[in-house]
Amino acid sequence: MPGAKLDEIDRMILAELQADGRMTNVELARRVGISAPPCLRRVRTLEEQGYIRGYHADVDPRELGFDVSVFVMVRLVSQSEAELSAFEARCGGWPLVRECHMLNGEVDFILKCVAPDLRSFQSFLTGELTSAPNVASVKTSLVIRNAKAEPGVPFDVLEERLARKA
Amino acid sequence: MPGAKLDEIDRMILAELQADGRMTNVELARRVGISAPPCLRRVRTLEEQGYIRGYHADVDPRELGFDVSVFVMVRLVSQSEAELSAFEARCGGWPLVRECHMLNGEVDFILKCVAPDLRSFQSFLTGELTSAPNVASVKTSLVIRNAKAEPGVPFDVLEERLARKA
DNA sequence: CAACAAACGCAAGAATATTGCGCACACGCG
DNA sequence: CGCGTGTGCGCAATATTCTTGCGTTTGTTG
Repeated sequence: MPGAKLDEIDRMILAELQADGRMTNVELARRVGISAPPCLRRVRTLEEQGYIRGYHADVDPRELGFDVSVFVMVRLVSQSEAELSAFEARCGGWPLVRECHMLNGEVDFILKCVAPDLRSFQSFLTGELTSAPNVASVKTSLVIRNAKAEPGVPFDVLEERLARKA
Repeated sequence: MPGAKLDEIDRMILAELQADGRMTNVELARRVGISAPPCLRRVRTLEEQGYIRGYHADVDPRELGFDVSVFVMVRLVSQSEAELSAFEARCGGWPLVRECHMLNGEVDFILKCVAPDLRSFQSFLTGELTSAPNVASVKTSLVIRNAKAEPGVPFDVLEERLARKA
């Protein structure tokens, strides 16, 4: 079902919308070199087929008083599927946990957390995370600053990738 | 300059646009309970004051053939500001590196990378990253799956935060 | 209590989104 | 070769939305 391939124009559309998700369809059509109606139809198709999962405003956490970002490495006692899912579900219920990735290797999960300040983060850490069932150990790293944050896909490398597949 | 405070409506606007960045201004106005023109004016103000940094389509990497996500922990030889900046700049030039965060603690940087497959990631790893100047050690962790990925701000905790501040 | 500033809603004009339709090109089969 | 057939484009028309100007309300300050 997601097997429909993308042509050059589709990839341009994705790149443009990834860069500016609120771009007008007229402007988008102009940039990719076709008229507005087929452009909009392509966008709708890309959405339906799952290439575009949604659109989001990029809200600055600092402006809202979330001055602290932390990466948290979590090890569990048991790695059974039931326990893994249980931990993921618990993460889903914690607002301060913004991302939860299951990893291979020594660490089972890495979490990306935000908090208004260190105090409230540590309160969350000791009161919720480390005291949760099945959590064996937790290691945290404060984010000092971030030099790059481009969610999404590096369209720069798509051509060579597609070429290699052919 | 970014000192203007937000009222209840502003926070609702941010929450709505964070959830759906392509929402119509008419629909947005309806949801927050005001008419369209002042709603649009508020959005513009939020954009100008930096609360909203931009809008982005959420493009699924897997659909485009980027099946591999990896977290990379990097230690440098020298942590002088010049060297830190140099490494950040280098990350900016690597398309496969999507995020680059400077951390405290043992590890200097954590990178979030994507790649079409393991082979091309390892080629990047050995050919670019570990062979870059000043890189002391690199530790990687494959992402098995991710249970949560909500970039942005947890509006759930904003009320208590603001209350505490008052 | 009057003057003022900030923010709202209404209304009108401009721009955009959305749908229907006809046409051109490419492909496959008789 | 010639003829369906499917895919995708552009044009045109309508619906919806965006955007601006303006009068009014509300809350504040002197």
